Amino acid sequence: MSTSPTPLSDVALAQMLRAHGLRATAQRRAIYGLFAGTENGHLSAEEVFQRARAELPELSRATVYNALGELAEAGLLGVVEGPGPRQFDANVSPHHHFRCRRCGGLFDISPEHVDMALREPGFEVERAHVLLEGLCPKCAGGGADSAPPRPRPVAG
Amino acid sequence: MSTSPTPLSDVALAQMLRAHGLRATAQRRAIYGLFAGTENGHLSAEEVFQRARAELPELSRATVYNALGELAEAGLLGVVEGPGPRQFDANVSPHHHFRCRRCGGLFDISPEHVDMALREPGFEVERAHVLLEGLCPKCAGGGADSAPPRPRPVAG
DNA sequence: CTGTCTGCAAACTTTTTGCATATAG
DNA sequence: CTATATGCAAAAAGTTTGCAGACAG
Repeated sequence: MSTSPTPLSDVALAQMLRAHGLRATAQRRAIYGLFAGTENGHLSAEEVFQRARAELPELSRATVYNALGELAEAGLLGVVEGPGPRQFDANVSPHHHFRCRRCGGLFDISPEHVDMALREPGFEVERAHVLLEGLCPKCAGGGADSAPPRPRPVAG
Repeated sequence: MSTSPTPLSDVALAQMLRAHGLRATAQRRAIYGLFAGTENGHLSAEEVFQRARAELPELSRATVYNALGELAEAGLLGVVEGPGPRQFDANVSPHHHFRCRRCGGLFDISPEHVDMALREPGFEVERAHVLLEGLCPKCAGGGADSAPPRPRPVAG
């Protein structure tokens, strides 16, 4: 539950990376290692940069952004979008988040506990943002989008 | 893209604004009028700026950002956070969104249709992001006084 | 009148990009 | 050895801020 330092060896990290089609560079190992050590933790790019630089003083922000983007694309990290900087999440399993508007804290909410969070006196849920991502009927390829719910396209 | 399918009179706009504690300036009327004209539409600050400037060439971005923030805070506009620029939404009633990763389109999904969107062959939902906002147990201040505003990365 | 709002421009934060060099495989 | 990744620095996006003057109420 809490931050259980999951010591993942450099070799193991390298294997993870390669298994997902990424070269196992020192930078990527260090960056991904940060998340392996905070299994439920959320880190912004800047936080990753600061922490990883302790190990790799040469590390640049560009590399951090590149690496995080690649790790996310490879499915090794999740991304939490919202107000403020993007947060990267070691927890890749499907789950939700609760952000406290007062302290700014970001909490993991397991799907089974969403209802609980919505009811539990401890958490005062004021708003719920649900964003689905995928392909719309037009882009999904077919033209066979018989009766889409009632969505209205906007961007281009 | 049509102009203003649902033209709301300047007077009506002014009333809306004042009813929500905002001064009815020409800028705010123009900005909010854009949304009244695209009832289900989503506009970014930049889009608002571009369109509103057609009416008010003097309009500045700062004013647009200020006005949008105030309108959102007043409950006249919703905010959709996600990848890319913040989107403002004239639809204030509780609903969800679907973003197409290919065309970038943002679709409204009414709560009753979420399940449908998740199943409908037209929409290929790949990921669902749920972000709850409110007060965490510590900040909800059940008993002891508030903790200092200290960002808490994680909790479970 | 008075306090709020606006415009301007600059600062700020977060993220991306171009290119020469370094390094994994 | 070759394609990919890195570092650097600068730029691009997106948003916020300070202040003098304008305007709503």
